Amino acid sequence: MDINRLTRLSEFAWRIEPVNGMRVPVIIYADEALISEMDEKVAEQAANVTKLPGIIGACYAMPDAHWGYGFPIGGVAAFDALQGGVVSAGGVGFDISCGVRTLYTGLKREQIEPLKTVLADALYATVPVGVGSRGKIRLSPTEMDEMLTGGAEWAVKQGYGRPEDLERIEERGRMAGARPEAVSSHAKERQRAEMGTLGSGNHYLEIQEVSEIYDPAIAAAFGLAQGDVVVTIHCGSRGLGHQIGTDFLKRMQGAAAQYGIALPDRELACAPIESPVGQEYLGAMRAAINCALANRQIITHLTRKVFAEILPEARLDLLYDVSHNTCKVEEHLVQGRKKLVYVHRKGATRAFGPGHPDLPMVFRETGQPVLIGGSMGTASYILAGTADSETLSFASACHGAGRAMSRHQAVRTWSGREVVDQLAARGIIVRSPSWRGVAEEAPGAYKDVHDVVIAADRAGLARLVAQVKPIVCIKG
DNA sequence: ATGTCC
Repeated sequence: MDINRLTRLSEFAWRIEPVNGMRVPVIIYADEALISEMDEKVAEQAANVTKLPGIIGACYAMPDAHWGYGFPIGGVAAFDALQGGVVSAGGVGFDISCGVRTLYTGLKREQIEPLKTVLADALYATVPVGVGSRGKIRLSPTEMDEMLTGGAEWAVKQGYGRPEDLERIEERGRMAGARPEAVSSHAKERQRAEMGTLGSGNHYLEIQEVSEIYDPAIAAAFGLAQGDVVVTIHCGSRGLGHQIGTDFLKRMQGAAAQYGIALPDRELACAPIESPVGQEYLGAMRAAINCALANRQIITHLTRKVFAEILPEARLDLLYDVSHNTCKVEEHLVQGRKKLVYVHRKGATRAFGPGHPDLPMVFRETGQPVLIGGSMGTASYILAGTADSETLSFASACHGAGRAMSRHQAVRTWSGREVVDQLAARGIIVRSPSWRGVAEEAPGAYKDVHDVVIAADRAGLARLVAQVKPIVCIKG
């Protein structure tokens, strides 16, 4: 990105002034190196978003932003329904409610080390992974609707997990306002056999070690110490969310024309929040959020079953579960006054700070855990929400390492086998059904997530708490 | 991300 076009606000914040039909500015959080590497299309796409009706404040780009379908990935935009604000399927993304959950094992690295191959094989045999992977669960139409309304709460009632898990899940495990009847039968059919499956791409299940502590006080409050072993699950709403995205992108193209919304890019298809299509999308998207929460809950249950057989002393209590692809109605300060706005976070993690009333008591003083998944074989990070993020970014932070290289280029550069061998030489065990998938996800194909979280911390979006490094990686 | 193109 050409930094000469930007106004520098601070060492970690940049601004594009509103010109040529932009209703509000664009604010990008990054250091000079990250913003120089950032694709020009991030600025272009974020500027396009600011031209949509009812946008509030600014369109924000996180330090890991890269170009996406319509909206940049790593983009945040909030809209006011009372000012003709819109909701956009491209502003949420195809993998609705993709997110990360981390579990404590209560074990140290030394206890895992002799059993890591056994654990890797058992997890790989138990958790279905890969494109089109199917689980053992088959949902009837009635059960599907109950799952889409109940989320992780439904999953726990079915025996997949513990009631105490729910408090440590965004929305306490159940997104209100879901409308299963707004989800196409095609989307439901695609999901029928996909509950409890990991999917592909950058999704993973990892056994990780806490390798660095940056904020001892918050780490202690989160129950994390150097050498602790945790399990992290990164996945989303599988075929259902993808189909909802596809269905509504098409319907929103019609709606935008019908309501006379001038689209700077046809990929920014959207509908007024208060229109029938807008309301149906919100209902369907919330159903997909519940699908993702239930999915991560079932994978948690499968993970616990594996540990119960191999390392029964492992606790596998939940630290937290948070999404990075959603549109949520939230109260935010707008020009000094509290207001309900529709916050799109696409590749941006919700990051509520200390005292936020939606957080469980256990995180009221620290702010919520902000879970940032790294690329395969590299580190992931645990941050904490800050009080500042409210005014900086509608309480949002980054979500992970963006790609530095296309999938095609990665496959030409590495073979899956050599990537697995190189990671094995570093003590990291990878299990995947796809050599090609592993090559596409090679660590070298991604930007360094460390630079991203440092920038997020310095910009004030979230506070860096701990680094975790993989021991075992189950990869789609 | 995705029954990696209806």
